[in-house]
Amino acid sequence: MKVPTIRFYEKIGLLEEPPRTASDRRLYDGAATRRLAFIRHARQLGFEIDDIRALLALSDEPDQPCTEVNRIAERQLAAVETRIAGLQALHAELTRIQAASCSGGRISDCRVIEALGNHAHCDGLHA
Amino acid sequence: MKVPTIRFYEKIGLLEEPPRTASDRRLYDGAATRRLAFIRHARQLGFEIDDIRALLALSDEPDQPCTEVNRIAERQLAAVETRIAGLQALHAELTRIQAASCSGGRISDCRVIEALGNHAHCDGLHA
DNA sequence: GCTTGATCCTCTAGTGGCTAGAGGATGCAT
DNA sequence: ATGCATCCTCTAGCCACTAGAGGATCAAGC
Repeated sequence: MKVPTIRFYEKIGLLEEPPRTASDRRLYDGAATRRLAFIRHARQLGFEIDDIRALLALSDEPDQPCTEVNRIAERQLAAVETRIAGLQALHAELTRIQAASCSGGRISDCRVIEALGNHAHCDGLHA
Repeated sequence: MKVPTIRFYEKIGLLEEPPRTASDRRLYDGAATRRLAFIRHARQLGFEIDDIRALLALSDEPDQPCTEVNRIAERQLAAVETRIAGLQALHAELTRIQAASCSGGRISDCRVIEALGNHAHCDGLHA
């Protein structure tokens, strides 16, 4: 995780401003480090900043039920599934286009260019 | 495809400025419309603007061989495959986290929050 | 002819999540 | 004492749009 990213999180209020040394350098204690690890992990899992903000706020209230936490995680799982499905449809069409590959031919006969221009072959992919 | 998007393509030089009516409205002929359809389709397939720019330039030179076209399409296919693989790893981990769902429990015992904070369980996913 | 509502026109600014770079100060090892 | 990595602040840039202001024009219905 790069330094400017941490600055960025601080700026948008995801991370508290840490105390400083005499020469103005930031000092992160164990809690701050854990919070940062939490954020990094959640980002790697594709959670949006706003979701992470909510999750952090929730994790600061240990006595609340974790209904909302589960809701956010479920939503994220569904979003990932949607994205995978979309990409797989994309993959299918790109493969179809590539299958008609015309290596060595001229562009005027190129099936790839033709397929990109002619939407008719895509059965409902982007309907 | 929204109007501002077309303006945007015009601004970045992906689309030529079309002729106008007396009252300054843009007039798109068949060729412009086909070009726009090409761009839209390529975007839906995830091609980046720069790739589309290259593809359009290539399609304007019908006598060139289509080696480069195939190269761009292959690169795009590989990129999609990489993204799918990444998302599937994500999906696996989110599912794992969700499996330990704790609906009704308190946040202090929440496995989701715990899993997000504790990276140790992820076997090499974000290594 | 007149109103109404949709569409178009130009323009600026904002989105998300960083990343890059300038220009300088500090810390740490040799 | 010197070199070099790292930190500091700040602005601006990335991608591919999207939103909205403030106005002009058009086509349809009455």
